[in-house]
Amino acid sequence: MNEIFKALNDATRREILELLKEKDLSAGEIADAFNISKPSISHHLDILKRADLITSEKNGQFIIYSINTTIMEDVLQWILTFKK
Amino acid sequence: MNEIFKALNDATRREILELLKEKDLSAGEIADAFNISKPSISHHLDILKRADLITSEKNGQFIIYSINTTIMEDVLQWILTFKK
DNA sequence: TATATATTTAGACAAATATCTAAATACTTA
DNA sequence: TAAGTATTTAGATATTTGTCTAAATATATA
Repeated sequence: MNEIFKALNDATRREILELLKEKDLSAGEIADAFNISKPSISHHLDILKRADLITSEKNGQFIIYSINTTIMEDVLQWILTFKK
Repeated sequence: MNEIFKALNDATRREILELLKEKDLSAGEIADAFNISKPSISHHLDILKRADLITSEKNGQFIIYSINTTIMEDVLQWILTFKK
């Protein structure tokens, strides 16, 4: 849970997730969507990956990132314990 | 959203929410549940309050804290946008 | 094989964060 | 009103975090 909340605690990373919600993207395509250096985006991707919120797959020269929505289920369950 | 995720990004604060889920507690009672100084707990309570995740009410000498579950709804909705 | 492209790793740095102790504020009660 | 209890505010400090540039790694292609 710690890793997940840590990963979600950053606006850039949450936006990355919203981009990946639409479709898989390469690291470069993700970086192009922000005014942040590629190394910084790479670092954000690493944090999201450690939290298991995204997965990556090498495709030739590119590394394609995908969202892993099943992890969101954990957050969902935690939140639901407060409902009611 | 930023304030909420920031507030949730700390194990101590998440535990405070779990305590308040059970029942309202004074600042001192909350502090007693942790091996952390009262000023530090006071600081955590302040962050939770700024995120609107808890409310406080003065009762004589004491300040009683309560959880505000309606805010959790915002997180819930955000999470749900990822559930395909 | 040499060059270009895609991405990450390394290392540095400023800003944010969690914690502490000491002091201040607010309320209660003898 | 003086003393005690509850809580916060102030100020300091060590750690974590987000960012950068420069360099390294990996793949593609001329």
